[in-house]
Amino acid sequence: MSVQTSGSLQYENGTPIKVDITGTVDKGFFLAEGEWTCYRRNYMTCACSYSLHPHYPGTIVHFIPQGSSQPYQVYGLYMSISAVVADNDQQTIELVQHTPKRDKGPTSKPEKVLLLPKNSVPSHHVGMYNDNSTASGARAVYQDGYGGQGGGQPPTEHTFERIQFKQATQNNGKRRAAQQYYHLMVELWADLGSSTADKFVKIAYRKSEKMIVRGRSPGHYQSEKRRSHSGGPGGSSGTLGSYGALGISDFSHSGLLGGSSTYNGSYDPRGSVYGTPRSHDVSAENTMTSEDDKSMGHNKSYLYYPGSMYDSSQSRPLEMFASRNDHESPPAQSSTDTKVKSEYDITPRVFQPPLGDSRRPPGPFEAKTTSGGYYPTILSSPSTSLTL
DNA sequence: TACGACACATAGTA
DNA sequence: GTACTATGTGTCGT
Repeated sequence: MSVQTSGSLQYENGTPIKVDITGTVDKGFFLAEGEWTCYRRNYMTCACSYSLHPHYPGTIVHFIPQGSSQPYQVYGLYMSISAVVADNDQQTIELVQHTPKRDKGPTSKPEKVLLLPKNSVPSHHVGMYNDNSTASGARAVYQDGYGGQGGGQPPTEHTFERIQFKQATQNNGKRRAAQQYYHLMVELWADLGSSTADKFVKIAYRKSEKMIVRGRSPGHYQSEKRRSHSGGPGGSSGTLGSYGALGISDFSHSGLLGGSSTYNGSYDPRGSVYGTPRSHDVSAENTMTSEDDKSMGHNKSYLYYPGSMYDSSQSRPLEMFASRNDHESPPAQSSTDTKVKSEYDITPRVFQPPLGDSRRPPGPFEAKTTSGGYYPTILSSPSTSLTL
């Protein structure tokens, strides 16, 4: 799915702006029977960013609502995530964000986070813990485009961590009843200041592929999968990601993204995974390893995606959100699924190549794609990520 | 059946 | 090795 807009953006001089939204779900999802699935109780992380084309830093941006000709100055662009029922966009599903304390700590809803366009300045990902902080925190003025604030420039990407769906999709596991699906949405909001009743107006969003949110423990579904095989050891990596099936990743392209189709095999990787609980040993996992991780610098590593930079390397994110290109072709998977998946369970956390600015090609995805060889890499990594 | 709360297990880190 | 933290998951009650 591509980016949907509810109006248009343009520079002061009238130059129209095309917005690209990128979202990547780094963990929590896996392909089960060909469908993107996650557990309501497990955490997922979603990294999002956007880019403007053309990008003229320092130029005032105006937003013109659909069906109107009245331009409003944009003081800042914010991003947030939400979820909706697949066949009913009006029905939203609440997302909750936990602190590391989980039940003991407060929960909140993912809030809007001020971001600069990816093609503006490089930045790092931020976000980790703050559960809300970022959100309204500093509202910087963006008038000029962005930025403005001296030292503390807003980041160009934000990762929402420890996100869970408030409720599961209906009819999970009931093979006969119609399975309900959700879509994750990455939204881009414009801060129009006081010129409108609502200071924030949603100007664009990108939806992920449809997904199933299971409400019960993995063990409950294990039995269902018959097809599966034994469980191989999959190894999920504990914290990181669990289920990410690598396989998925590949699929992902096709799968989530747009490609639908083709996917054949899939099952829950978990089968394996669960079989053997997290063992990291599994494969080599590693590729990413240490270095990468560390390099990441952030404490919690998850957010950093060095890979991208280096592109090839790392993994491919799962692109749940569609993008237009599918980069690579779907990897083949087929029979091997099983194994593959297992291996893949571990996918890298990397995912989104950082789209850093530099590489910010037109489309968000290409970059990542670069990795021609990601496949291998993927294997190693621990979690999966889906890109939007 | 799904959800919330509690509790335990495991991996990673200090 | 030990303690602590973060997270996945099992279980129970509703």
